[in-house]
Amino acid sequence: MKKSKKTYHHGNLAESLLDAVDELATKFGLEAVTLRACAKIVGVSPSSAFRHYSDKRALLTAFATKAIHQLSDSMATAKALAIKEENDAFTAVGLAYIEFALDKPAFFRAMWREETIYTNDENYVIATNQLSSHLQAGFANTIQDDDPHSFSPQELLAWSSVHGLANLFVEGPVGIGKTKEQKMEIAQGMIKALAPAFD
Amino acid sequence: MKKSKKTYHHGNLAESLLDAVDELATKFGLEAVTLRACAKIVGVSPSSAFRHYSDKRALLTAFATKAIHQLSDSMATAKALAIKEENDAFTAVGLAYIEFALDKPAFFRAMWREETIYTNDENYVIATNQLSSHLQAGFANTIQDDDPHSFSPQELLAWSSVHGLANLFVEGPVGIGKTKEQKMEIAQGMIKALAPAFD
DNA sequence: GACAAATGTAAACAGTGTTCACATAATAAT
DNA sequence: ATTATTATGTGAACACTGTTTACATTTGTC
Repeated sequence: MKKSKKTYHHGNLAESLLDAVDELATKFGLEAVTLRACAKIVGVSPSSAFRHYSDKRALLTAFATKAIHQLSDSMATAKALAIKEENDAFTAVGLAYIEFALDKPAFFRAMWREETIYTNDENYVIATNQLSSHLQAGFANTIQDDDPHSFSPQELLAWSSVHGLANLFVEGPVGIGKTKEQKMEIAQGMIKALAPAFD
Repeated sequence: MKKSKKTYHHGNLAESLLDAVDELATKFGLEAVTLRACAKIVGVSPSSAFRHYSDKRALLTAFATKAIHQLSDSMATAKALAIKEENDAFTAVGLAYIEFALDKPAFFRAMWREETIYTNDENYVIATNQLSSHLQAGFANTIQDDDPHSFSPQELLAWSSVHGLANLFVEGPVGIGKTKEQKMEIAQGMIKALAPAFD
């Protein structure tokens, strides 16, 4: 994985910097992610980062985009599994959403940061659209090719509640001192309570 | 409000610094809040802030606490009004929650920042407990004096959905380009869709 | 009035994002 | 093969950040 040969040109600095963000965010939290620390991890001078990202914000945007894709993938496989086992698709997708937040809190935080991300970035927008469509796809009777920004009240309720609980777990006061398993049970309870709204 | 007399001792620096945070957060966003900028606004040297707050984080914690109390107040008055007019209390409280986030996005963001706040701070904890009990109080049949950390699935669903939509509005991709009124209509739709879950 | 406690200050420190002139390597053109 | 061109990495600097420390000033107490 690591290019140990010390070539002057790194090869794929852009990717490696993202890995460094990953490492720092995972180990020490999002606020510990610093351009200089990333450069040091990669073994490169601080200024070189600017050849690949115009900004720290651009780097974080790329990282957030990657994180959203990871979340999308988790949801997609959760949905596929649920369908195969004939379980409720939305429950599976929702739980995957929340589980991702619990497993990778720094990643989840990084995704939703208006002020530290370029929310107009093309790839970021694409990623969020894809994510929301995965959530809508939890509903069997959803028309797929609509405007991705239009949600039915029910679809928005689904996303909001799952997103809200994930946030309350990660940034808020809910579930403090509880294990991951307990939190997932709480999540399951909430989603179950949501069912009557989808009939 | 302002002490124009240039006394060596400011009088109530702690409060004034909070006002400065307010001003900067409102005008330029949370990330623009800097200790030195706050000190400059108040007309005091940067180091003086440390006589009243051990940390920047402590200052932000105090600010978050204040913001939560503001939100609590909004919710309380919204509930009182709804009861007087015989409207649904939860709808009123939920809409107040979301409206606060839309009106004061920087405040709302500041409340939920695990990494920039001392979430164990006594006053902060008290404030969040009070806030959650206000949300629970949206339900007529809620036992008041319980452990504040225990929610019924329905109560948690209520908080999560409202909190989630507020977050998606403020930090996420929902409602981009829409007016506040349109967003509030969307919120109303979501809350209405939630009703079947509360029977 | 003397003394102690509280509060504000100036100067310094390490660390941050960012820029810019420069160095080096990879690639294209001749 | 030897250039010229472009891409990529560097070192030194800049202004700015949070924070500490020794010191200054004010306020309150005996």
